Amino acid sequence: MNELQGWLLDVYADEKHGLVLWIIDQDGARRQLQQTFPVTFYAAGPFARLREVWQFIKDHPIVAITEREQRRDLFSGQRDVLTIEVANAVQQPQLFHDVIRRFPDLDYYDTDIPLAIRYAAKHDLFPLGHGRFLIDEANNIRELEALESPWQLEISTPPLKILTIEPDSNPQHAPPRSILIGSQASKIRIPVRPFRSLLLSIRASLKRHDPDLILSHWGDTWLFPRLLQFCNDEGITYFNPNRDQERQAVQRGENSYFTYGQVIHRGRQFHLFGRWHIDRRNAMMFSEYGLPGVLEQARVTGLPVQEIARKSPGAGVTAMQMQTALRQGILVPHLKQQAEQFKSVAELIRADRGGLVYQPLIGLHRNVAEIDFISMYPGLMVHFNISPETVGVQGENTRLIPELGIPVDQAREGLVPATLRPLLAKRLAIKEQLAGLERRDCRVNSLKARAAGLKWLLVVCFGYLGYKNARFGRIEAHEAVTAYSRDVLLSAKETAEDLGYQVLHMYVDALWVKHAEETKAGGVRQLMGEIAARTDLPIALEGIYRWIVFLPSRLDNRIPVPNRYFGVFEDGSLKTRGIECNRHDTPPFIAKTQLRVLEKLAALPEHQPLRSALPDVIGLWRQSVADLRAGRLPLQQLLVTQRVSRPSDEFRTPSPAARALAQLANSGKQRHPGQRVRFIYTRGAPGVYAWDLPTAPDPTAVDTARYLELLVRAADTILRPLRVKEERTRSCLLSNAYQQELPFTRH
DNA sequence: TACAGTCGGGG
DNA sequence: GTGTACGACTGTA
Repeated sequence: MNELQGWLLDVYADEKHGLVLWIIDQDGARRQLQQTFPVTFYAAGPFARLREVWQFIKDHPIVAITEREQRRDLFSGQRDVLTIEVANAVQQPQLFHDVIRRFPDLDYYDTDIPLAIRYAAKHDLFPLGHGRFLIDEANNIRELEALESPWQLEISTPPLKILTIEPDSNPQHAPPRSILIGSQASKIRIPVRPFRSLLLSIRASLKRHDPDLILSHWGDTWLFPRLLQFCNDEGITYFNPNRDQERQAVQRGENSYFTYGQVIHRGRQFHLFGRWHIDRRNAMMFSEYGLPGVLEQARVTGLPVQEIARKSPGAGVTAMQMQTALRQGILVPHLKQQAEQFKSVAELIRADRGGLVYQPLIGLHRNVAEIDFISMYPGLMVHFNISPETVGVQGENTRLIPELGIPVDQAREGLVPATLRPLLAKRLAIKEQLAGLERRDCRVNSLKARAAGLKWLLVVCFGYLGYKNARFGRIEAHEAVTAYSRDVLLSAKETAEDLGYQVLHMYVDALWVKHAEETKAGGVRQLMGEIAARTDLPIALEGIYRWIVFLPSRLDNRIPVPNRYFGVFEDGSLKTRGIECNRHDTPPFIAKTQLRVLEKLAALPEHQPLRSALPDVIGLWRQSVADLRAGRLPLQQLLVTQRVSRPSDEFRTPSPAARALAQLANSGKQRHPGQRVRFIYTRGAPGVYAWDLPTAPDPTAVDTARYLELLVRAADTILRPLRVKEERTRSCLLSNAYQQELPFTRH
């Protein structure tokens, strides 16, 4: 027997060993351990049918132990179930597949829980967690003990070895010529051709550095598939990028899926065993919170690093709920693959009422404070015990949901609040720690990334409550949250008005207020204290704006739109929402000019009227107009980027993006739903030129008039609130005679 | 004018 | 292996 301590890198099932664990031990050695880990799932239904299942399993070649038990279903309470325990975890999916095919009429539970989640729930050991292991001579784990909790703030950090791999171009656009391979110690550049020597170089790098993580650009979609294809074609067997040399890397196919109201495309994936591979270009959230955020999510969700890196945070939330359920002995229902179904009219009307959206007071306001509720929706779920199994349940101790009058059972903490409580607490603790650090402290970046990783888990958990395909979702719980949020925001509004503030705007979890006399930090603190006391929810001061503009609708300038605004905080920093520079389909030069204009306005001395900057501002726009007309702008600056929602042949109207997509398809460049197309507007038919076509667009074909119109619109967004009419803006920007008749005087 | 298609936002 | 629903806006016919 041998004792060792170390960090968990990875867990997976194996035909031979049952469960395989990779750890970094106290001496920095990477070790492969094994463990016996039987896995259980459940069937429920009429007694006679369960008896048939029992008989079926007895005769099945996969070894399993069955037992009759009572377990708790979250919604229907105690149920009689048939417990099926599979000796080797790797065989569980196969056995379940055979059982459900033979007995499709029964209810099943705990059928599709990721192995790492089962492991975390059973042993409290999670990816990157520190533990103590007692092992025998054959590296079998006999005993183990977790030495840290995913919820502690200070984390023990394993000494990870990282190898970065980066081609010199995006393979989707141009074939890379060389690859940069980097480690802590060195950086080397290797030519892509000849391919065999590239393969040998990568193999040598892997041998020399033995990385825990290969962090690549386009490793999923380009490099590794190419390398493997080459090995296949040439009959090469000596290349295996896994640390577990008995395993072959797993490839998963590309897919498109619907989320966040849009279609996302995910390229094929390339997963390794014993070490991780993350393709940062195929891990859609990577740019949001980076490696520290991904690792933080792996810790708290229990999902393997390679999985959580590529998945949406929704998968992480589900994993956390599964862990809670496993720990509390609650059955996890099998997820039926149900097609997206249409909502009934009744459902539509009911679901219609979301978060509170107020009509802002259009125009320019000075000295405005913005107060935000921190993680409001998750906070409400925890505070009011909102969970699918507590909403609508009348018990000894219930609370009524405002407006809806539906009871919420308070007798025991719900599954969703129980899952979120530590997550919320940890994010708040990290934010508190951040507030106490100097801006240049070396811990700041990683703490921020970790907080962002946690934030995204919290953000999506609300959506999951109302999601039909979620395990623990229920529309009434979803509505309860929005009902409470409206109530809380209205109560904050009353509080503000009681203290002499005018409420200019409210939006879901934020309110903008202005004091009748003067909005001052001290007064706002007092207001916040009062709001916090009345609502018992955490709030934060987003900032005090020197000035802020709430924009009207472009189609009717009497109608305010709730989420189009821009403003400048006291420290001179900008905040903009919903305007051209925020949109991903705005050509870069237009977005840049608009931002530069806003920075010019932000730089004005505190009490100077914004109109005094008009000559400078018009000058900036005119410069942009002149650059465009003279053809001085690089064509990249004119690119419009849009995400397409469907294949080329399914477009019913030939929108610019659809025409660009068709051009690409004609030249053999496939774009899938969820991928982006880039194009420039050109004169005449077809009006666009796709950027990634084999030949570069003709610079003289640029549809200058169209870009000028886009510029005028972006200028109008900023200038209209400064009392410059759109026609005036157009003539100021486009007229050659402008210099002679300066319309705005300098002060 | 109706319809089709994309974007934002959370933070 | 995938939050929702919706309004604003633009471009096409």
